[in-house]
Amino acid sequence: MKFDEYEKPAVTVDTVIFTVRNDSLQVLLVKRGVEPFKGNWAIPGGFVKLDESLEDAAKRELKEETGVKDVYLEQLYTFGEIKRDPRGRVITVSYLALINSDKIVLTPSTDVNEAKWFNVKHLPEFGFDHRKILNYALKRLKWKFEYTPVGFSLLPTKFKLSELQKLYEIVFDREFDKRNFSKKIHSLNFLKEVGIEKDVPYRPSKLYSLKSKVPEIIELI
Amino acid sequence: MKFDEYEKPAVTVDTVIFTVRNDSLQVLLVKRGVEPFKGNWAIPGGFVKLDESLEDAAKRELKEETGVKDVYLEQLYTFGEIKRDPRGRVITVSYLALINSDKIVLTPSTDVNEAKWFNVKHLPEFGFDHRKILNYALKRLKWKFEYTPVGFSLLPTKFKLSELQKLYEIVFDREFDKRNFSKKIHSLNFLKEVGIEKDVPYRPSKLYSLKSKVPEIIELI
DNA sequence: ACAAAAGTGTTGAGAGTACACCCATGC
DNA sequence: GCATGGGTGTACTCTCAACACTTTTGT
Repeated sequence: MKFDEYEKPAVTVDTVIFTVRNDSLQVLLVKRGVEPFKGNWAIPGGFVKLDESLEDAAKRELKEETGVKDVYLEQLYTFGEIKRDPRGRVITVSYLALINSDKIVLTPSTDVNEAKWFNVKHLPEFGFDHRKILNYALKRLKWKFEYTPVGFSLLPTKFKLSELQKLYEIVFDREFDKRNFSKKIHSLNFLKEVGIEKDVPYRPSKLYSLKSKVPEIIELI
Repeated sequence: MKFDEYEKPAVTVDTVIFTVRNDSLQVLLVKRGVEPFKGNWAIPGGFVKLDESLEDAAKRELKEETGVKDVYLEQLYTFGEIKRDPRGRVITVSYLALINSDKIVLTPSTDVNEAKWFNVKHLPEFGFDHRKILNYALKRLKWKFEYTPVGFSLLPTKFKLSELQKLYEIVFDREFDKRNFSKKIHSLNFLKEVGIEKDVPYRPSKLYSLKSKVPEIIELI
């Protein structure tokens, strides 16, 4: 087959954007302004331009939706069933993003471009195969939290152990024993003490930050 | 952006096909008959047709190259850098396939379509980013062997424990202790005895096959 | 003194690893 | 009886899970 004569599918990048706010794991969805599935909530995404890589496309979307750059971003899976989009043949490369809620500057919603954070425990109905994509993203998220230090990208640079533990409890939706958690984290030896909490009506906590050299795969939980 | 006006990248599916033969882990490569990289060895693949899913495209290629269907097949990663293919913008969805060497019927090589098995320890030079794809596939392969029962797809339905162990030793390129290996496999409790070896000049081995219900994720090594 | 959260140690169970000898068969 | 691979148990170490009390601070 000649390269230029080949009839091509459309390619989109959809990014499942997670954050942790208000003691819950949340995901950013946008309201569709056009058919199909007009009015339904969907995972934000768009077509890949010819002059940008897949990752750049994901970053561009992310910047447009949340005003945030320099976030954790990783490719998930590529969905390519024939009839997944009623408009025609569309292949979607999905991405996972983690953004620290302190840094979010959501651009104000307009009628055609409404974006909203949803608690992953209370998700709306989706069009396309977005439910499948989201489930996949959730599975990967948990895996990443369990085996790698990605979780730290959702915390400020200086944090307390109890904040880290809380984060893990939210993501895994269960409680951990404070002593065991502390032991585990310290044994991994990638935190450094960087100060102490001030002006709190209880015993001040030590503050930690991540050492610069941390292995990518480690067993965390 | 209107759906039909959008200028689209080309999409290919490349499949890294592994087997174990002659006590080594091998991968199937094809010799490129056209520029660019004419004469170089490459991972087999081709353009995705509009009326086939990504997985179907991978299966079609696999059938064409090896004459085998019903193999283990899984998506790996999608490579989408702008300049990865000198012909133009090409996005490649990579797949991993495992095929039992007993079932291979390689179609005879012609001058334009030469295919050959390479020991993964002695790979040739590649064009494109195929080295990167292969490294990714190797990493995933090991992960899969460690945490899931995929390995069994490379064995006949009835096999000896020592054959299973040998397979693992080849994939991980190290030896395992026979007693510990046996203990581990039996403790997982997904093998059933299905007979006994005949006519061998040594103590006959028990033959096993996989139980029908086996969890997808289990720690094997 | 009280409220709030921080910090810390021990014990038992289970899994992984290291290691060596006897067994069943065909020739 | 010999050559070949098959089959099996024990002891040590390490990690994980369960569990409760004292400390430090601000008010």
